[in-house]
Amino acid sequence: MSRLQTSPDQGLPLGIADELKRLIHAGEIAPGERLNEAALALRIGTSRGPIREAIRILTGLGLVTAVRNRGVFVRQISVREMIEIYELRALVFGYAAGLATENIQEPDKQEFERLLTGMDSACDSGDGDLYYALNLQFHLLILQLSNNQRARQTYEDYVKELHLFRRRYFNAPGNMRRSNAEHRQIYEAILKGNAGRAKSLAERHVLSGRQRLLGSLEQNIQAADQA
Amino acid sequence: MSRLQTSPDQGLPLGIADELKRLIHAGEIAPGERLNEAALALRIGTSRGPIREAIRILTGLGLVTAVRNRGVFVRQISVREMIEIYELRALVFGYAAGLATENIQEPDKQEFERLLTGMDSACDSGDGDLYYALNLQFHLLILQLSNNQRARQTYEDYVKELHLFRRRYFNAPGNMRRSNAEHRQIYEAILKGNAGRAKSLAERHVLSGRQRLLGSLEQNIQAADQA
DNA sequence: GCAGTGTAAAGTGTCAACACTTTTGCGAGT
DNA sequence: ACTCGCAAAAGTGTTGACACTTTACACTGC
Repeated sequence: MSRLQTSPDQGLPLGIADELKRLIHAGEIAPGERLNEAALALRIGTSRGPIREAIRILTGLGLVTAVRNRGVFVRQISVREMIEIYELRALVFGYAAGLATENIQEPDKQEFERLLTGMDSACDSGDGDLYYALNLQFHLLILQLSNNQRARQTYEDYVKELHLFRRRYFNAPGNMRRSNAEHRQIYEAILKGNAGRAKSLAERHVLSGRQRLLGSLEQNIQAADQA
Repeated sequence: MSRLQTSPDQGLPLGIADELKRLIHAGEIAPGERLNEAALALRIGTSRGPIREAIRILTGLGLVTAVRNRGVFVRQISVREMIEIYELRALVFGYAAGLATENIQEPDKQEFERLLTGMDSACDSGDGDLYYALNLQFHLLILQLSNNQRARQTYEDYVKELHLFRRRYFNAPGNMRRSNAEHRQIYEAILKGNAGRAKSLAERHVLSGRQRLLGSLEQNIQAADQA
């Protein structure tokens, strides 16, 4: 009865943990919500043992917090934490952009062009989801070019973790355009081999994203106050 | 029979996980070694269930790697991984040192002085363990002054993770002196409020540490080849 | 003596039952 | 009507048993 097609077979708990991660990052289990062992066991089609082990993996990952005799809850991220994580994310992204100037090859340039024009057209058509996907690829490409696997993993973790903050943060079209303009600047600095400029532009790009998020957050709060 | 005094009671698996972490970081369980569930259960005085859950927490933390039907093994870190982690550690330390220029207060200055003179006398007496302890405090104080809790946590994790590389990396007295000279320079840059200089000195300090480690590593390899 | 094979031991994977804690909700007393 | 307390229900914590896989080892045949 198991619906675990992910991760062929590295062990049941590992597979369940992946499934739970997916559910959490997809927002099907909301931050603050409790994970019910029996219900999950029934849903996955196993007993509670493997479920508990999978949940422990998530606690190790910091995705959930456990409270004795009361269960585990999907982690909620405070504004302060969000700010701090963005700070580190900017740092890593800047680091990677600096190194990308040394490691970029011809095929990478074509990929950059493809992503940038793709994001432009996503702006035109107002397709936020597409923009988001391409934006992520753009960032990961730069991380890839850092030649530091660990940095890449860390960056991905930060992105996923920030998802826990507010799932849908609305991408206003204006924000998307400004964001992509910054992308172009970063790419050009990388092309020119200007590591210092690429680094500082990349850092500022992430911090600008944080500001945009904080801005839309404030708007939401005001809207909520009016209602 | 339980000898778990750590973490009063946040749940048995959590306590066991802490104990296992201690054992691993203290080197009592060597990298590459397998964790035997039954043996651990006997040792801690519980059944295998909680042990398994504790082990899953460690897999989530990345401290051990699980192989289906064969058990979990304490993670081994390759030279490449070590290099990559040092890179990120340097980044975070530099970031913190830059911010420390803004956040340092009078009591912190006294603490810095205490640590620096302490490390000097540790050099004189050739007390590597003492130097190591004070050195860690010095670094953590700077991380504290970054006012970024997450950065502090990340840095601590890096340090612990690097322990998995080679447990005893010998602190030659010469290395200790050079290292502490760098500490002084960093502190002085922080005192003067020169954020840029503090940042780059801090980054270079960590990377120098990496070079010192790589150097002593090479010596060990040569020594091993001779034998 | 050596390679290959089969079997026993060791160890992990899973499960169902039971113990304990927290929460919920009903009912009695004021 | 409101509060306090008790009891049932829901849920987590732990355990021992059993199934399956891997590993170690002795035995057989060459």
